Amino acid sequence: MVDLPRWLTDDDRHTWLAFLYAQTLLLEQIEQDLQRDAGMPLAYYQILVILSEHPGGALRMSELASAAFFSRSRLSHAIDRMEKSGWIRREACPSDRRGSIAALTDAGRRVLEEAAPGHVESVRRHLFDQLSDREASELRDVCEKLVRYLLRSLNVSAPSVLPNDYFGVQPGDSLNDARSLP
Amino acid sequence: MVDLPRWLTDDDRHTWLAFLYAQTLLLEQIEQDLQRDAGMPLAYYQILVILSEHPGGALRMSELASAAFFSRSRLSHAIDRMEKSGWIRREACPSDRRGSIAALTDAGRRVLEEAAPGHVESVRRHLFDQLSDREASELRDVCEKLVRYLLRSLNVSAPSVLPNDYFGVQPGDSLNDARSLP
DNA sequence: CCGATCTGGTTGATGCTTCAACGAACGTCG
DNA sequence: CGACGTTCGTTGAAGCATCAACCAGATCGG
Repeated sequence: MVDLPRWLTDDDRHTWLAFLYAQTLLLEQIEQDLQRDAGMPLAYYQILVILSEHPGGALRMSELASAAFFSRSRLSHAIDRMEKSGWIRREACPSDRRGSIAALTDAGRRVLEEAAPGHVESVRRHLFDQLSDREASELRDVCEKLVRYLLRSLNVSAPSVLPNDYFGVQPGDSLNDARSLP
Repeated sequence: MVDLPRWLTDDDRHTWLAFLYAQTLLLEQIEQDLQRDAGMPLAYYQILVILSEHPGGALRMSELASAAFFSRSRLSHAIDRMEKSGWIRREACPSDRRGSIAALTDAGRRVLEEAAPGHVESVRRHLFDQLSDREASELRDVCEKLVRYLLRSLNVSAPSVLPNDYFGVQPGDSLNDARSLP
């Protein structure tokens, strides 16, 4: 006995394609801008941001990985390259001899400060300039709902460092305002 | 004289992060399901879908590239690998001796038919089961608006094969209903 | 017809990600 | 203590994407 596949409705199919294409094209555009202006992919920018927002500009590898939604392996390779660029320095962890700490260097902080204005401008132009306030807020609500679900479904354990407070379980939670580099 | 950078408002920053994380986590989840169940990345699945929806299951490389939002180079490499898997066959183009045509093989069609039900189920579970009808339709509207803008901004020329009719310039355009594999 | 230019597609090098495997340090429990 | 399972981080290989260079065929202007 065979389960007949249940296709999507036309509406849902169009929604899915619209999401897929919007996501593809928007990220492509923003990545291109960032690559051209700052010579780094968005993922690396995010690493720099997370470190810069953390007191001391340093974080255990595994905390950094979960804050950025990176696998340990991906992070390890990425930090390799950023270390070669001089943006990050690895330090030993005093409390756990297995551990390793990624610390922002002065060069890393500088490169982030130089990249940030252009990147913010790019996000504004390609995303927020195209949407009304109402649309932006609808987009936010939908995305936050998805993130809450996906964090439960995918990981089981939510990251403990950064976006923890953004997408807390209880819908009424107060939001974190880490107000530094975007 | 220095332009002070104009940061995003807190609202916009949260919206951007929500979008970024939702997109990352959702795609990661769906890609994982597809990779596990069908042994292919989402991008390759999309290629197979586009071909299967085209009469004859064949398309010029450059049309295929623009329909899938691939660069020529990316497509060429991808078709290399799919040809090795036996899913696609390259044919000469009769009308233009430079040209090359990618044609779905029987094995390619079979692998797509086997992959589709699981993939559709994955999209349904991770996306539509999490949203109300109202939320899905808000998401669609926002994404279609972004796609229309991005097609204009990025490419200048919209793809001529598939999603042409989905995201036409005039908001009132009739939507294409290529009703086959999702 | 001929040279200049443009388009379609491929290629190779390089960059980033994933996957599987691993060693070293930690924690626990007999 | 000592064996066991677990966590931390790294590594190498393989998969996929991007970038720049390139050739062959088409196209256009004299």
